[in-house]
Amino acid sequence: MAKAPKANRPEARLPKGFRDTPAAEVRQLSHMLATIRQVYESYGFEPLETPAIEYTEALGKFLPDQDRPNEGVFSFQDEDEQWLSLRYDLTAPLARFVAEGIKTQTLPLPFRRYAVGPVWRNEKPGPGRFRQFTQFDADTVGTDNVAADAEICMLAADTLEALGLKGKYVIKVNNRKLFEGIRQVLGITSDTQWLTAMRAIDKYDRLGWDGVESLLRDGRKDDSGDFTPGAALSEPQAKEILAIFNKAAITDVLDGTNDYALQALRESKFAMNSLFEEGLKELEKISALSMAAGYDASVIRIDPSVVRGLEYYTGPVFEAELTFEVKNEDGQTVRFGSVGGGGRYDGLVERFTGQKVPATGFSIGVSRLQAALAALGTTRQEGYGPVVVLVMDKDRVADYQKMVQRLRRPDDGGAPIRAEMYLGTAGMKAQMKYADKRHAPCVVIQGGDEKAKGEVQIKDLIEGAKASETIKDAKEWREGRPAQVSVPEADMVATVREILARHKA
RNA sequence: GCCGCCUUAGCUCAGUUGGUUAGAGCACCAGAUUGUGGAUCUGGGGGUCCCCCGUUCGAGCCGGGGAGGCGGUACCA
Repeated sequence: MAKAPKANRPEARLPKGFRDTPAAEVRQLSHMLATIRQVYESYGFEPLETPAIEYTEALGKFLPDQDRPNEGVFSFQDEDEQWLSLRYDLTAPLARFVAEGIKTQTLPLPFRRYAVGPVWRNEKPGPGRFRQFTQFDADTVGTDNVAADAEICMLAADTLEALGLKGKYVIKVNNRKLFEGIRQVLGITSDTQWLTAMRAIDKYDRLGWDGVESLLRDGRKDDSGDFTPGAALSEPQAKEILAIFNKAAITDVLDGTNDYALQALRESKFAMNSLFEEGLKELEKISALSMAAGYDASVIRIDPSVVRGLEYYTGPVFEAELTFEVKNEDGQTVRFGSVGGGGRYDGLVERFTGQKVPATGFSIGVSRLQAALAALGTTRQEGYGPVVVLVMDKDRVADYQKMVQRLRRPDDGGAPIRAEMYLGTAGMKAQMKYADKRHAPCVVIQGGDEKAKGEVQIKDLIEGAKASETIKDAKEWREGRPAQVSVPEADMVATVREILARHKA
């Protein structure tokens, strides 16, 4: 093969923000997805798959223009010059699907579906943030019943429990209507001012109330020296906002109820406002429903500091937050924070149909959750590789292939054993190294001597590794052949099975 | 997007005031060892010193620009 001139060779590399997933992680992931799916199914949600690509206008983002065709979403033009985009979440395609179903009158409402798959965002990747990641969503479309929202919260809680996170998470619940009520009472007319104020509140977790206050007022300079402009609210406005959140968003009240937070909201001056009151009633209902179903406030908690998608949600909003911390390999404390979220969005389908179609749902950030589970050590250890049958005599490949098949399909009807014949061309020592790297539990060896006796040698690599810790002399482990047995050919499968059983637990 | 730090072998890193052929440890490959992974010894393969331009007799080192990575911050459907 002619070598390409060195300068012309492409560099083997991945675009930034994308990654490959090795075997162990793929296995963990599919196990995790199966667990989530089971919970979603148990709530009666039905699976739905939609394509990765939609018309850009159907996704409800801006149309890309000549200057910035790919801001935020990956987009390109079809042959007919229509703009297409990779989906950036699973909710926008759902809205499109539902709108079509309503148009053709083929969709029974309420419609409840779950969906899982990769989504893409064309933005700067960061720690734990990629340009392709997986979401797992469940949504109920076509009802404004608060019970649907309460159930979404329970679903989120059950899912995290099923993943082994009992006591390590909380589903925080708030209501966008509270914010709208507060805004009306305070008489804030400027949208940008109000958006800035809400973003400030959202940063409470990280900055504390002092940080939030400076962002509500003049702005704040962070540690990197960057200045974040504030919302420029008046001092009384800022104080009133802080007062209510300060009081109601106390998250360490551990009496198991939401009474304190709800009472603080009820007693605030904003309770006079009809929107605020409506939001409060919905929160009370969600709290009552989840308490009645056995989820106390340590699991599903009313927390007025939750903000989330600003121009998107119209009622209750949810956030699934992990509450534990973990030290990374550098000894730094890592907090995973939010691993999912959702809420009520009554306006999404309306874009297509012109009629209001209320909907509520929840989305899990699968990759982030997986990283958290891995850090917790909750995930299963990586298993052993296949049994490797060595090729001692190249003329007898057919015999070795037969041995592998006997392991894969035992004629005693026992469970299949993962096995492979060495497919390279190297000598025995290299084959042993190969088996070691594959994490093979054992190897099967049959050279001329064994063949003559009708036997096979089976070497337990895991036992052998243990033995090597005490054996220091090369000759000793070589000649002593630790963890190696010679058995009649007929006993090969049974002997391998014994070794696998020994290392099972 | 903005701010800061970083980039030398597969990995972790040395590399003097600018000076010959750029090093170490680990990893990898091979041999010592009729047919045995993990010990020891010996040998070996690996480099666009991130890229480009400039200064200089001479640049891994100095200057300018760019890219990539990391951290923070902003945005986040």
